[in-house]
Amino acid sequence: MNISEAARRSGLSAKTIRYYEDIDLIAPAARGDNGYRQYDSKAVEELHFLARAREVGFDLLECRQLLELQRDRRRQSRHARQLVLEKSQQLQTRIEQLVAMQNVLQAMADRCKGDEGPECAILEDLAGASEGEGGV
Amino acid sequence: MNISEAARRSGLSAKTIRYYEDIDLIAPAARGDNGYRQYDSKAVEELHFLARAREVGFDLLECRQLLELQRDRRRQSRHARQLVLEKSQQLQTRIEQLVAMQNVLQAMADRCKGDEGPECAILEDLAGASEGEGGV
DNA sequence: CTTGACCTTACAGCCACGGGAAGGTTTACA
DNA sequence: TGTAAACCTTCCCGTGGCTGTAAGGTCAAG
Repeated sequence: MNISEAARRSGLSAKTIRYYEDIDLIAPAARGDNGYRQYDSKAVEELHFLARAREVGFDLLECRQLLELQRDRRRQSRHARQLVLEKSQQLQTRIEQLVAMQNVLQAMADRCKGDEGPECAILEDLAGASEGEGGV
Repeated sequence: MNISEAARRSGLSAKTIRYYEDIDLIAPAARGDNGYRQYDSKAVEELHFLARAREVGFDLLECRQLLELQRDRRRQSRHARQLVLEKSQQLQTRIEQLVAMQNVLQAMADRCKGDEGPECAILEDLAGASEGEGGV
């Protein structure tokens, strides 16, 4: 099948598939007489694997490692598990950061009247408060 | 004061301050006889404002809008509030995405033995499951 | 025979900077 | 006075993970 069909089936874009080939994440695709890339179901499976790994937050370097494990018959599942737990921890950290940011935003919004006037707790907060300035 | 002192006081890096000037986010700094950028406390306040806005998740386009409001005496606080609420909503969406990803990772890790053997629920999940394949 | 949907490569751009080169200035100290 | 370190300047490249666009070749339908 051609690249757009492989894209449709794998969940990646054709652009992305070419890019993955470019950076040697996947092996160069076979080519037809016309020079078009050809994909079989095995290739599509690998692409789909990558799409899934990206969806759950792995970057391309980690995808490379996961793909190596996937290809290695003598792999040890603890390596995959390690990658997953590390990624989970990274997500946890990031989530906590975002929640903290959101809490600050909510606190700002709560204190701002949000009317037609210029007085604005949000802008005052952004201007002044870094810590210890505007306590209760 | 020179740029590194302004950086220290504002919480931005000198690089970032120059970059903000480059993209016209802030006005070009005054220059001393030697060509060095000079900052007064008013300029530092604006830099600090930007640092705070970035910390809570605003991108540079939004920072531009916030800065306009901050400079405008006839602003309406509802505009700032609107920006904050939109950003909060964006963070909420992103947080939910990350939590969903993390749940998937945790579910994978829970089902993987993580031992010396090659059998690995994680790699099977990444390879196969997209939806409806691996039910209860 | 043309139209449109594919495919190819190659290069630019996105965001928000950071790194580093190559050079000028200032400051501290021997 | 010399010099070394610590500043400062501009400039351009690299990051991640793509997407967009240009300029062309190919293929299937009518």
